[in-house]
Amino acid sequence: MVYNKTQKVKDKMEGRRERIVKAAREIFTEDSFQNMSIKAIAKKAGIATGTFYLYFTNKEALVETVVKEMYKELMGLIKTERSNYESVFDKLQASMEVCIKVFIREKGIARLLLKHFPEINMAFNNKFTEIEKDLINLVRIDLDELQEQGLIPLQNTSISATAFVGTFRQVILSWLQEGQPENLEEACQTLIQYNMRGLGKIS
Amino acid sequence: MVYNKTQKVKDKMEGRRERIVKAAREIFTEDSFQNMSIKAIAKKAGIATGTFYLYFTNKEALVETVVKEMYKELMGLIKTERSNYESVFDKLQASMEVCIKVFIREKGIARLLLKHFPEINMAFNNKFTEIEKDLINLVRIDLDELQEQGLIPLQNTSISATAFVGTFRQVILSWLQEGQPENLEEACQTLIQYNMRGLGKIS
DNA sequence: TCAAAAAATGAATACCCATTCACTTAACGA
DNA sequence: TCGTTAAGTGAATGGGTATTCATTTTTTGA
Repeated sequence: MVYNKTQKVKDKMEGRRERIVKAAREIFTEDSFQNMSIKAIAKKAGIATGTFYLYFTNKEALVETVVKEMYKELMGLIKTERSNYESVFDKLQASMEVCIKVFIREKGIARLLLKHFPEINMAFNNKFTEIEKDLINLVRIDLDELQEQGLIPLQNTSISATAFVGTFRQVILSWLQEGQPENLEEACQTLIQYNMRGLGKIS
Repeated sequence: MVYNKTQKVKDKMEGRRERIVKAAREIFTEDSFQNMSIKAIAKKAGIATGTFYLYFTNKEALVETVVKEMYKELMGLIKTERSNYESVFDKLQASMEVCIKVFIREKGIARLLLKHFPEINMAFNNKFTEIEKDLINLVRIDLDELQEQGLIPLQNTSISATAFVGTFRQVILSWLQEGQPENLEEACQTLIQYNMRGLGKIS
């Protein structure tokens, strides 16, 4: 005979799953991500290591969940902010500024989304790469539109978009790892200028 | 009593060290970066695994040696090429083109310098690899000079140099991982244009 | 040539973690 | 209430690999 879960149990399990994800987020986001082991995550979530495997098939699935969640949050903020503007240039600029703001507020997100984690496993790096591809593609769509509107000269928008994202990634990584530039928000303005000129913005 | 090594033994040991480095280089630059184990390196170098530790204190020291060697070679080529030009713009452009040429010829070097080494190193410290810092600094020096000569507008050359390197890094990584752009040499021209505009080159 | 010293060897060790599983505790429903 | 089923537990397992060390081989210098 099969027993049905009561609502109470369903709620408890749902809460537990959330606590696991939250614990993982906290650990992945910590400065020293030395022991992002299942044991450590389980401990922080207040469960036994074995229990973890009742909620996730393996570590990879957990990482994917965490990364996707963070990415979704970031994209949500970007979309909201973009809707406040009409011109594609403004939308593009708003996207960058939101990213920087989020990364300043939650360095851990920046670290997790922009860095690649060999500690985890090569397979996971593909997940991060996909996100980066996604970001680049978003920029490319904006650039295509700008090109159509004749607001930037004819160019390989795919390469330009990659370059564009590359400038941000490199500067943010430097900020994360070296603490330079000290003021990332100020640097953002420089970067916007750099990229607008780079794109050949006709003003 | 202490025995002195004869020249013959010194030579043999020196050669052995070189063979270890060579073997490591071959393995590190292979397509499948999976088994870069000491065992595999020792086997390729024709020595026992224990012997490795008579020549290097640990794996980290070996990786550092290999990376430094590759970097030195790359820098040598860049310096030689730069000496053929007078204008800083031309020197800058020549540097980029040499980098791209080397990376096309030896993908393994690109993979190790741009992707794997930062990953490996991350485990030991969170610092940017010295190499990347070095590259950025080289560009910054060029930019400072250009700025002094009034050939580019006033700007934070540190951030511009970081952005500059970031565009290349991102595009080369995409090329390595996604196979896009297909023609990296062509993309290099686009990137040069992007960055020259980004810097605000006065022409 | 030979005993001491150094170099070389590779199986054994040590370590780290993800994952499993025999067992305990809690929930279900007749 | 009680037998059955599901959830939870954490010590044990397994796999991978960097590093060590007891032993063997080679080199040195008298």
